[in-house]
Amino acid sequence: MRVMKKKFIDEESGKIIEKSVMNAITIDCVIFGFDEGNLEVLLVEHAEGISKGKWGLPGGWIKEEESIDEAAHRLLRELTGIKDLFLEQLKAFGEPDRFPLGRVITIGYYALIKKEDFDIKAGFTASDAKWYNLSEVGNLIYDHNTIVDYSLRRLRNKVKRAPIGFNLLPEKFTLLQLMQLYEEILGVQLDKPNFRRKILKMKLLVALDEFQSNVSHRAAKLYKFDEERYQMLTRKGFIFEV
Amino acid sequence: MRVMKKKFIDEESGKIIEKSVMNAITIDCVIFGFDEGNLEVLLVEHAEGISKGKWGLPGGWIKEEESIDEAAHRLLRELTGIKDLFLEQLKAFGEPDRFPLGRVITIGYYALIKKEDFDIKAGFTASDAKWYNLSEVGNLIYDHNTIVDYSLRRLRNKVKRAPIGFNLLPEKFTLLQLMQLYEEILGVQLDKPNFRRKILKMKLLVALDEFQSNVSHRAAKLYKFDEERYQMLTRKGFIFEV
DNA sequence: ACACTTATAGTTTATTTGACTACAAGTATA
DNA sequence: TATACTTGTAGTCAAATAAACTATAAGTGT
Repeated sequence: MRVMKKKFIDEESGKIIEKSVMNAITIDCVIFGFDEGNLEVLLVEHAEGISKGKWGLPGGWIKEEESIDEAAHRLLRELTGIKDLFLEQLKAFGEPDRFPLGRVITIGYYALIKKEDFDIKAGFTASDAKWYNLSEVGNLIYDHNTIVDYSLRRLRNKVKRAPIGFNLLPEKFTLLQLMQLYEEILGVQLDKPNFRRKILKMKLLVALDEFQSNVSHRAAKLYKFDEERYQMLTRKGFIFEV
Repeated sequence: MRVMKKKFIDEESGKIIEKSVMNAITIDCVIFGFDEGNLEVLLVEHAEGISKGKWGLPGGWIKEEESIDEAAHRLLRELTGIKDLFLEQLKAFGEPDRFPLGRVITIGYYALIKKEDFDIKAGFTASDAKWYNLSEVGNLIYDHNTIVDYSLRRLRNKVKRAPIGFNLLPEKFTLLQLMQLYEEILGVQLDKPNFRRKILKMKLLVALDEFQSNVSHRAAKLYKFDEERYQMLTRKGFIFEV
């Protein structure tokens, strides 16, 4: 986290003072990935400053001329190289003592990415970045554990009512993969036949003429999500619900 | 909206300059009320500055030592005199041009109040404050229409999945009042017998031994919401849903 | 040929939802 | 006093949905 020095005129004494001033607003982002049935978050190790060596959420500053959403997109692009992903604001976090060196309010975001698209090396400056299984996230810097907890609650709510889970899966996926994604995120067990029927009835998936390969059992059919169809159905009043 | 003058040392030239500096973060709050079957918002008329005479959301600055939530509570207390109300953050709004005199990010909140508790005169400084029927909200200052729209979407979602509607009703209410509240917020028509059964089955309401008075028809039984019971049921896995 | 795993289809029952009917209990007024 | 009118409250019934379960198909590996 960068600290900026600025010169001020003290309003009481009229003297010139130099203060360590925070750029008072930052962005922090919870990036979710899904790998082999596990929900993961991408954390970065801070290279310098008071939080050196500790892990936390990737984040940064908002530039004068960009909107908050644009700033979040830019930060994610700088870190992951991905331009197009699911990204949504959580809310602002602003406990007065959340940041030890001054009053900084942070705006939390969460993103869902397909790990296949992801290349950590693209323009990344922190000393390290790693995927953590959600259950293995330890103590993070500042209030980042709070932000992760909040993002998980939001994800659980949202994934039931909007077809955003697909952002965590490869372009082509099996129905079992999709079901396991829901099981993992929601922390429940689902019934295969029932889940199939429910999802297919929505007509949001396109059945491809392709099948899994290199599996030691009957290969499952591959599907992909039809975004256009979802938009069309939504306009007609369809409401996604798992 | 207050603009603050501050003296700076220009980092390039070294000269003392005076700039109109925004406190870069504000709070704006959408206050919902419910009156005779109508959903309303409380708007204030700005008394001075560039937005003089125009209507907008009540808002203000965050103090150095308070959290964002505390600031929102304080602002609402200053305006309405109410200490205890439903208040929840929406999100941060930060388009670069949302505020004409500089870069200001605002954190939106929405509140639900019982109009019976409300006394507009308590410590209020703006030239005027008025309840507006939601359909009669005209062009507001800055991006306040965006914030109102967003708050309404949030309210509609939330009211279905959490028992927050009661915050808009008097302590004691009839089932029809409750139903009309849902009809108004969700913009749908509901069936009286079915709504009754659904709500009563949840066991969240306490039937009182009191009835409506001064009505020109059969007086309906009064009920009140049992917050404790809701907490208890929630711990046992109950999920509120209308 | 057989065991094993996962995919996929179908059945059955309980629960919920939505639409509707009926009647009760008050007030207003003819 | 009778009647109309309004709202409250109880109950019925068919359709839709959800949950639990059974059965079989289609592959791989031994």
